[in-house]
Order: sequence, then structure tokens, then C-alpha cells
Amino acid sequence: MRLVTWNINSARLRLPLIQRLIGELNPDIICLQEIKGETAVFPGAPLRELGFEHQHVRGMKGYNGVAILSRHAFKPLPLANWCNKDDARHIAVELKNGVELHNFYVPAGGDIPDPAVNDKFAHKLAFMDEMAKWSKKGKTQSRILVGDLNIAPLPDDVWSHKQLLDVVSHTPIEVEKMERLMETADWVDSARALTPAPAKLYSWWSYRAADWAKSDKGRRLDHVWLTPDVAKKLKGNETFKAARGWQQASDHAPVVADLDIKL
DNA sequence: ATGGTGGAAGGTCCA
Repeated sequence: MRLVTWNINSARLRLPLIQRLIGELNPDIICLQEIKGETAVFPGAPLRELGFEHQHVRGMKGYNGVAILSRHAFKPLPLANWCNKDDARHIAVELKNGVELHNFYVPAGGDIPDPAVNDKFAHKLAFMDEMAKWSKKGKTQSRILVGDLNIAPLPDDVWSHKQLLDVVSHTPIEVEKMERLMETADWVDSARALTPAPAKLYSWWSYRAADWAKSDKGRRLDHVWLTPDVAKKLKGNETFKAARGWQQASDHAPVVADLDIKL
């Protein structure tokens, strides 16, 4: 099974990039975040034509939105709200082998890393706490958790640990929330299982750089986590950095995981 | 300390 997670930053605008990704990587399952449109305007038909006949989409107007697309049948799981908001940040399915696949778009958190003055940061921290509760409660379930988690946990997940300590996505409180979450079900970070620190790993590069590749000021915000039983089947994990250089690219690169699972 | 870019909307809000 080849699985891709990608913050697409508008599924409609970047449909050609999704089509190109399918042609170049031939994934079985694609998890998208920030599809940025209502479910009804998701470009499902052209993706169905490429073999992704099974689609579970949760969009909303303007922002957020997540989708799971697969070549293989799955069972959609009931939609859940997080932090009492119906803001399309999570969608999940059960695969044929009984493994649950959860696709998350964690709040970015705004600019100021202080929950007392920044509601967006408070929302992000509350969201992480709620994920930890959910994860702990279901810890015996075989699961894959993917998505744009908007946190780069390790010093080598950012271009400068020192310079990003006060920057939302890499602050100690966020990193601690992520570590607590990982402990709740012994989640295996598939990228670091295969490429340990101190190798630098990034999945996002800002649009605001004059030359994103040259400055290479990246952060690893996109993740594929596995419960320990599923992690035994992990065969590969790569960031498909080339896609960040495509015409009209998303600011996130796809993360690709290969698992020894037949669907 | 600041501003830099990009998407959805058709206001600004969000990243």
C-alpha cells in the first residue's frame, strides 16, 4: 500500500498537480488537507477517472477541508467535531484489513505563541489535547494517523531550532503537546523511524521566500504516524520534494509512505 | 522589527 498525505491548498486550483502526482507516484490512497471548498465543489469526477473511485470528502466554504481518496473500498467512519467546531479538520475511514486511517488538519495557530492573547493558538493547543484524549481512548485500535499537524517536533525538523523556538509550529509548548499525544498510543513517526535525526527533514517551505529551494528554510509539519502493530509493516517514507517546485505549487510537499499491506 | 506570497472570496480572513 502506498499512501500519500498532502496539504494541497485548494483542491480545485491544484487538480492538475494531484493528477500529476498520481501519474508519478501511483499511490493507492491520497489524504488531502486544505481542500478549501465545499464538499460539492471537490473535483471528484476527474480523480475517479484516474482510479480513485472511493472518496470520502469533508469540505466547507473558504477554509480547511479534508479528503481521503482510494483505489480500494473502505468504510467511512462517522464525522466527528473537534473543539466543538464543525470546521472540517478531520475525516476517517476503516480500511479492508480493519486498520483505521485518520486524516487531520490541525489549526495553524496564528502568529503569537500565547494562548492568553491569541485565540488561534489556544485553539491549536486545545485541539492537541483533544487528540490526545481520543488517541488514548482508542489505543488498542490499529491506526494510521496522517496530516498537516502544523507542528515540527524535533530540532532537525526545522531549518533553525534556535531561531524558531518562539515561532508558532516549533514552540516548546506545542512540541510537548505533540510528544504527549504520541505517548498515548505509542505512535511511531514513520519518517523518523527510517530517517533518524540529525538528518534534516522538511515538508513545508513558505511562499514568502524569494527562492524557497535556495534558502531552504523548511519545517516538517506533515506527518504519517502508525500504531506499533502497523509500524511493523513500514517499508518506506519519503518527502516528495519535487512537487514543491512544480508550477503553481502548494507550499507543502506530499509525504509518501509505503506499507507492506495488501488492500 | 518588518515584510515578504498565496487562496478563497468578492469582506477580509486565513495560512
